[in-house]
Amino acid sequence: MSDTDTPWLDEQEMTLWRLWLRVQTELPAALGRGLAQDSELSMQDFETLVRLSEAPEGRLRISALAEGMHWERSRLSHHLRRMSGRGLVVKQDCLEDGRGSFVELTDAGRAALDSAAPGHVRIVRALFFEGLQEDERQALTHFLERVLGRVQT
Amino acid sequence: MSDTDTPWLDEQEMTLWRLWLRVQTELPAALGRGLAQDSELSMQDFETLVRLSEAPEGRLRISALAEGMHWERSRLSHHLRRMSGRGLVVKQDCLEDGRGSFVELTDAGRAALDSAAPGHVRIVRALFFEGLQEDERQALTHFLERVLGRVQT
DNA sequence: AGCACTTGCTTGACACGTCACGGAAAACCC
DNA sequence: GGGTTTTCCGTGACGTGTCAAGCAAGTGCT
Repeated sequence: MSDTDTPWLDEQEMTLWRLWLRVQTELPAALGRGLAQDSELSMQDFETLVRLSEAPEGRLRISALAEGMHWERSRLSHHLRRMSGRGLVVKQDCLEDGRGSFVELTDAGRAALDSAAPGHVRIVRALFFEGLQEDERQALTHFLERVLGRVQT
Repeated sequence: MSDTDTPWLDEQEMTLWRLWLRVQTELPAALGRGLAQDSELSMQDFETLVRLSEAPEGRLRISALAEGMHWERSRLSHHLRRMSGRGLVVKQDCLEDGRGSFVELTDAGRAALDSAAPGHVRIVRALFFEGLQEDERQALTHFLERVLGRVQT
């Protein structure tokens, strides 16, 4: 395909694209700051704790957790080591499969999640959902699904 | 404000929110892979080179570049050191202000940008803009502006 | 001139993510 | 059962981002 088939972005497209890139960096930063104010948790910690809290008995196989979060295993492994060091989770050997491990929410982990969740939801609502109309929500969902579908390798 | 004032996300909101988080991680990853295939450049390198190429004579004061990119100075400083090590840019002392420095695009930097740009635009179009209607573009722009306005501390 | 303050940029320490690799246990196949 | 392959997870090295601190040069006040 020659370059002439793909013209550079016009002014409006460029505006949207840079806006997207900007929101994509600033929103997580703002959420992270909000979360850090009342909880010692990062977005990644929070997401991990949410997934565990949704699981039966607050525990999951590491590979299942990694798949659910769409994380690489090594990333999760590093992260769990750090979270484990802070007492938010514990690792347990898996009896049925000698290779495998479980991660389980500790009481401290559940407490941290419970105390951080309301504030986090509040800020997500305030920054992202506030004023979002039903038709906008649908359109945005549709757009993101389209993009995600094309991104999947 | 009590917790009852901010209900947890309902099912549709949660779908949208997780979709947003997911696209926000996968799209940059896909763009990065595409860029790396034909250029040795990261998204950050690319963005930096674009900014410099748009400046008169391909050079900018470091603080001006940092402000334009909305980067912290230390981040840019680290990044320029690495890019400079790869020969993509060079730093020059500023004569009018002994504290200041200029960064300038090298021939290699401009060549890398020129060779990477068409493919990058193509993939941005293919993944993000493809099939985006005019009214969708406006709605999305409007939404992102709203979010960004609220994120600004 | 002298002194504090500000500005422009760098540096070092640390947290995080990716990649390539490794070991151990299970599964498969003959 | 023995050997190969696959799966589960951890580790080390490296690039990158943030934060706090620092240095050097300009600015302003007296």
